[in-house]
Amino acid sequence: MLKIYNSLTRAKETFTPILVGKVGMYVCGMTVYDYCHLGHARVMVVFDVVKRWLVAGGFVTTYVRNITDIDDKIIKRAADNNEPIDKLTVRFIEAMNQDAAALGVQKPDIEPRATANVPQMVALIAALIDKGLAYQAQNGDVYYSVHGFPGYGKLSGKTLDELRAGERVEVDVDKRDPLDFVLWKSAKPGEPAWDSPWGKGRPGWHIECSAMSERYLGEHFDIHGGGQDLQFPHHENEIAQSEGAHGHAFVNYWMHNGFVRVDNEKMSKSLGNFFTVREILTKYDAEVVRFFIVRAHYRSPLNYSDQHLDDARQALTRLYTALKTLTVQAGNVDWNDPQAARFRTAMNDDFNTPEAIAVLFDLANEVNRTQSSTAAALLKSLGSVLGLLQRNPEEFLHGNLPAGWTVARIEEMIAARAAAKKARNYAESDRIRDELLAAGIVLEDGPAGTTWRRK
RNA sequence: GGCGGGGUGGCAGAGUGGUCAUGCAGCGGCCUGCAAAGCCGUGUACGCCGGUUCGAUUCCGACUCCCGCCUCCA
Repeated sequence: MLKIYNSLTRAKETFTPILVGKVGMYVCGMTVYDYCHLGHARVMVVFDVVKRWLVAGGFVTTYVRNITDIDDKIIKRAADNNEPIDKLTVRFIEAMNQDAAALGVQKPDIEPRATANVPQMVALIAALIDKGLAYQAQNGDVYYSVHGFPGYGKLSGKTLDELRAGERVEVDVDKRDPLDFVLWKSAKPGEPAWDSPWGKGRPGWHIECSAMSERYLGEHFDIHGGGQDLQFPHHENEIAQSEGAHGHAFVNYWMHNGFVRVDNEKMSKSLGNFFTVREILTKYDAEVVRFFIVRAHYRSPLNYSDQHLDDARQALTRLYTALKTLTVQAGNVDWNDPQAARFRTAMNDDFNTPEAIAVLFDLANEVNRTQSSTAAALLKSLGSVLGLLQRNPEEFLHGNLPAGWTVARIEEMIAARAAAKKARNYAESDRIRDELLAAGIVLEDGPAGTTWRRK
């Protein structure tokens, strides 16, 4: 039985979908004005694992992850680059798709773009105005009126008074309440604009997700995810919009993943301490990065450093090494197997991937001890649930060769070393091994001869 | 200031009221020409102070430190 920690109630709850056997899941995706950094990668990987586990559990899951392709930052970046907005967004959507694919992230079922859903947003705003929950201000912008929604603050655990007491709430003369947030921004010269009953303009950020989730999953759906930083105000505002407009529950389970940190500080664009995915992938195998993310629980902070990535690479190497000598395929899992059952229990406990990975290591140990192909197949099958271990072990272990090295050259040297060994010229055989080691290539002598791997 | 989440062995990172997390690194052994890999073994870990309990890292309270949100951010 799957339990999910629900940010709304701050408790683990037994997961019960609205419709038997079917799950709707919406995750806030990227604003596409720059490359993905590791924080974005974490969201994608975390909810990729959630989706995989729901599917493994027999749920027919519709996973929607949106793309915000109209926004202040996009407009500004396009202007700075002197680049058309749609060219900029297409460029970064492609980059995001490449990064996601490298990390083994499966495509969401639906990836709606904000600019393709503006009529839905306009309709939702109109409904809010009808209900007296939104108003057009002097400056032409349409705002949501937070005091009209009694549940405001229930997700973030804040009250309107507490929020107003916060020192950093900006005073804006056009708003009736400083906490009111914009639903529709009236057009400024040179900016993209859509027609609406309130004049030409463009949607605010929060309304996008309310409109797109409704279009693809309905007014009431099961799981809504995103980074912890979106809990307030973004998700709070989504609740206010959707529940305000429809008068009933919006989302049953709110899931928020923890931050990626650098030097114990949140990795973010505003702090400028971020590492892009593509930057990291020049130094580390993408599966190592995925393993690094999955090895921590999704709600915990994740500290990024080269040392931790090195550690992750060593650990993943151990798993692939266990699979090296046996050729097995991932297949259906026999959940009655004790290790599989342990894995399932861990995953059902709010997606406890660190515990699930511990099972993988225990299986690797069993494979190393017994050469059991059953254990190896289970290792590979359970790995696939986490999006790991699906490559040919040799491909992973050989990795990218250092500059100037080829497989042929390495094999030549191994042959030369074997000849030296046969002649009991150990000085020479050790010299060859050291030369390879210096290049980052490790030799391992086994019963079936010498194999090699990247250090 | 308000609200929320944390402090676990050298590092990373789960978890539990009373035998094991797991991985990396270390140490000893087996194996090996020597290594590597693998296997076996190994380390007075649970921020501080009280309380509850036969027994607390795990429950309760105080303290302290860290992080996040309250403004765009995954």
